[in-house]
Amino acid sequence: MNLKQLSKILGLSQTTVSRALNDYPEVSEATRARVKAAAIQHHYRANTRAKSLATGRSMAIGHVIPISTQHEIVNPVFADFIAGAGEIYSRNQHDMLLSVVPDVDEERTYRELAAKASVDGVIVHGPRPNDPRIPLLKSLNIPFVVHGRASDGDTDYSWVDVNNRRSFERAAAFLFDLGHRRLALINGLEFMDFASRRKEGFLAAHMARGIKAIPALMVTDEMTEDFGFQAARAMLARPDAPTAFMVSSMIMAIGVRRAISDARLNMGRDISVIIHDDVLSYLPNGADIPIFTATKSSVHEAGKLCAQMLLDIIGAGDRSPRHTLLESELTIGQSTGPA
Amino acid sequence: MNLKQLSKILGLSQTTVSRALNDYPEVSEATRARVKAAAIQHHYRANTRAKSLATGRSMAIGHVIPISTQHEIVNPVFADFIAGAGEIYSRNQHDMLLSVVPDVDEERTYRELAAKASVDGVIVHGPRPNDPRIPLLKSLNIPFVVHGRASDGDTDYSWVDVNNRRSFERAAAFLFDLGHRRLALINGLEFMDFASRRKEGFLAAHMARGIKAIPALMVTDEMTEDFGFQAARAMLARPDAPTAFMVSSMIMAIGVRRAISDARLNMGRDISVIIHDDVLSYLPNGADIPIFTATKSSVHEAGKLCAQMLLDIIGAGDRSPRHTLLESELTIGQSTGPA
DNA sequence: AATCGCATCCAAAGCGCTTTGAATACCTGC
DNA sequence: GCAGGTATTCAAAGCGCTTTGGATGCGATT
Repeated sequence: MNLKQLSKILGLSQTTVSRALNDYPEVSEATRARVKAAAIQHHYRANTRAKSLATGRSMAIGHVIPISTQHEIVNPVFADFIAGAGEIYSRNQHDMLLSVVPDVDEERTYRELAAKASVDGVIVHGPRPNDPRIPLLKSLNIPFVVHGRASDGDTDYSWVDVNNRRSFERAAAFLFDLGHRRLALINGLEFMDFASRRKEGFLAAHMARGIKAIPALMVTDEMTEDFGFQAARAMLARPDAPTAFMVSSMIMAIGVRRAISDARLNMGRDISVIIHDDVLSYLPNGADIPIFTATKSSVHEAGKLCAQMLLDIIGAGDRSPRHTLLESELTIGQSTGPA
Repeated sequence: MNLKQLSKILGLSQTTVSRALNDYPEVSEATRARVKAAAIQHHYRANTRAKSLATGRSMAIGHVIPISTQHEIVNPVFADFIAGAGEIYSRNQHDMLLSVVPDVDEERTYRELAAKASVDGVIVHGPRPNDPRIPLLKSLNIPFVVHGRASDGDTDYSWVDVNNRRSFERAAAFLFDLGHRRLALINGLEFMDFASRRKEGFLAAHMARGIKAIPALMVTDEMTEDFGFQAARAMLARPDAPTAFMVSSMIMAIGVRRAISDARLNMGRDISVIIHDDVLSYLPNGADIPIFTATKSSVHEAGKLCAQMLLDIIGAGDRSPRHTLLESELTIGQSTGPA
């Protein structure tokens, strides 16, 4: 069922039918109603390809998911982010186009998306400092929103980010207030922007109190349960073992908790843990009372915000950059206590 | 840069340029080389929309991700599956179209995908017994592959699945061989096909040995860490506490492990655990020696297989159903031992 | 009665590509 | 020197939609 057939059935021109369906004013209400009824009755739905060819808009947003050739990890945060963004897209009749590509091909992928005109805009995931994708997308003149920031002094662009620095600064200060002095930081890969900002916050809190951070207690790697476990175990075995851990993700924290309980210590009493909680739907932080004290910021929400911002930018036609900086919530759970 | 411009630059007709780029034989090698060089030089890439309008093929595969209105959980397995499938798509110049929709709108979404002709085929996620999506897709006459099965006796369709029943049957038998007699099953929601098959396998193993399964030791719910913890804790407190747990996912198993260690028991010595491991990239089962004894089957691989199967079906034009039944590997880790 | 304005509707062009059907040039072999 | 075949190229139609630039009809205005 296409426009031509439908208009023939109705005894109207394609023009009129198209206008009726797209709510143009130059068609009488009577015929509009008639047309819309017929469209529903015959399950008519405009062919996306033809429509976007004619309008020049594809009504689709691209997400490029780079698969790292070195560390083959799919970001666990990804699913919830996508779910959030996707909700917004479908509510606004947009499609989501996912490209999973080896990270070395990423630039080519963006160029192709632009050249093939298959999307109206893109979301950039996992920015790094001075991320080359940003100038690239600017030069391609394609609307985009970055989830996170690329700590790139000069250029301006749209982003949605959590105040990672402040989160970790506050969390560290909270631990200091509880009397802790030897804090450990179990962080993600620090060439990722969010991780480097968290470290900054961690260090800034030390600085503010005149406390020296202990290099051996700051580690960084892929955020797996096993890394959390190994790192925490090694640290707990040291003579200057930390009295509190700050952990960049729930999954790593699960490993940390395992190391703590293996060491026959009691989390929350003998040793404190604060995590960053992305509020992943399949990893809730306890049912009613949070298990972990956490700096909490929903990545699902971030997905929604990114998507909405991008749609707004595209809709406005105005490319001036927008920013949303989310503050995380510091929620007290059972994993922290006085030193 | 479009075909018209490019062909003007080259002094050739659009026909010839198109044919040269698409490797049609009726164009001389000399001009083909010249055309291809110019295409690269001018960053020419055929407009997807125009191309698919002309060819009738969209070169895109749809994935409909239903967001349940009741249990708002994004399947954690999803990210890895998508990554696997996406790899295949991009290798075959296909796009992946994701629709995240409330589950009540799912039918409408499929109808739209078909009517708007925006995809050449779809992957069906998370089938339920007698899943209505299958007859729907058949009636819409759109190629599809199901990840999992819908235990639907009569209709035949293409699927890729793990032998869930056999996996759990073998795992239970393995535990019986170790001398265990009271097995617990901590399962996902049993209206999901995979979960109900696992239960079948669990029960079949009991039947084969003439051992009675204990109803109180079989629970089913959303697969979260917390559910694993609560369920295991409650069971361990019983007079007829199990000596071994079978757990349907790594995440729940982490909760089970926590309950075990809270009870001051030693996993692998005092109590055994076998999990099903989907080999999620961000939840590896230990580094070298597996932590958990597991029935292992990579969901990333399943994603690749589904994608490849669907592309094959589309390419072949032959709609006769294909099936791939994967056997899981039973890998022995440190979480099991004699009763 | 001629003119204007407005509300409705329509034919046809165009979006950027593929593909059909034909034209042209260049070799053969006789 | 010419029919016949092959290799190479092209003009134009068509995919299903939107949109431009009229047409048409009709009541209101002069």
